Amino acid sequence: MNVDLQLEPKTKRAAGAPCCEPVVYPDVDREKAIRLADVAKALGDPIRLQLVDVLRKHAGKVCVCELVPLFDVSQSTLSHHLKKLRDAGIVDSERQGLWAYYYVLPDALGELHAWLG
Amino acid sequence: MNVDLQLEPKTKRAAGAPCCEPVVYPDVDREKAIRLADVAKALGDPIRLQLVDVLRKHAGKVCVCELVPLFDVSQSTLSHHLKKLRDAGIVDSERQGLWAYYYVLPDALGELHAWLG
DNA sequence: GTCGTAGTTCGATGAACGTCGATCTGCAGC
DNA sequence: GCTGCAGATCGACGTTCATCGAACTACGAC
Repeated sequence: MNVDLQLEPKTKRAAGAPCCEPVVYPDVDREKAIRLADVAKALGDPIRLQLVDVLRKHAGKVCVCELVPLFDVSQSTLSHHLKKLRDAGIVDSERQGLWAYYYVLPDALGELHAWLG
Repeated sequence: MNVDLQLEPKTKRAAGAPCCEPVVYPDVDREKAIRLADVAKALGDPIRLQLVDVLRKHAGKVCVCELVPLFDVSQSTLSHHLKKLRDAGIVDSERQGLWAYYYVLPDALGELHAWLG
């Protein structure tokens, strides 16, 4: 790891030249950054974060009809949030008759957790 | 932890009654969900995520002039992203003469990491 | 003082977001 | 067939976002 701290840019440099040579580079490439950011963005709403929390803690499939009364938004809004989580690959759903059951996909949050670690 | 999986709502219930009793509840309260979602939202952009990645891996203060050439956006856009990260409490900055140095605040990501764990 | 430079803030623009009510789609029961 | 319900999708609305160039601020050099 680079430990050059507080690299002081040279004064008196050629006009137009960058103020200092770049010595830091991202460890995460663009594609991985997009993947991680997509997951983070999906978690970037309190309702969606609590939805994921409920589904994870429950460790199983949960009926949408159980989720709706937990939040102070309309059913269509909740469905929209669930779709966002599905599109981000965090949860998936399964229909059984009239009811739909949601569950967290295993290791969907693993990469983000690892990066934060 | 609640392990009632696939709770089947009763058919033939009283009209107007909820389809099934709620048996799941969020483990994360509203305030914590807002805090976590704010951090996640700040990380929900590839540029900001890579910025945080660079600052963390560097383990010290990094001059803005080193960050600008790493990304394909204007300097004002990068400054805007850095402000978002500052507002989210993830990074902070320090001015020294003409230059500004950014660094990740210790444990700014700890709560999110712990929740994901 | 003036001049140039690093970085922030401002203003505008187009895209994405969160929310709602209304509508549509399937399925169960009759 | 028809009716009623669970859930998804649609359309609209106001808000927030990412981006840019331009203006501004603060500092060093002279």
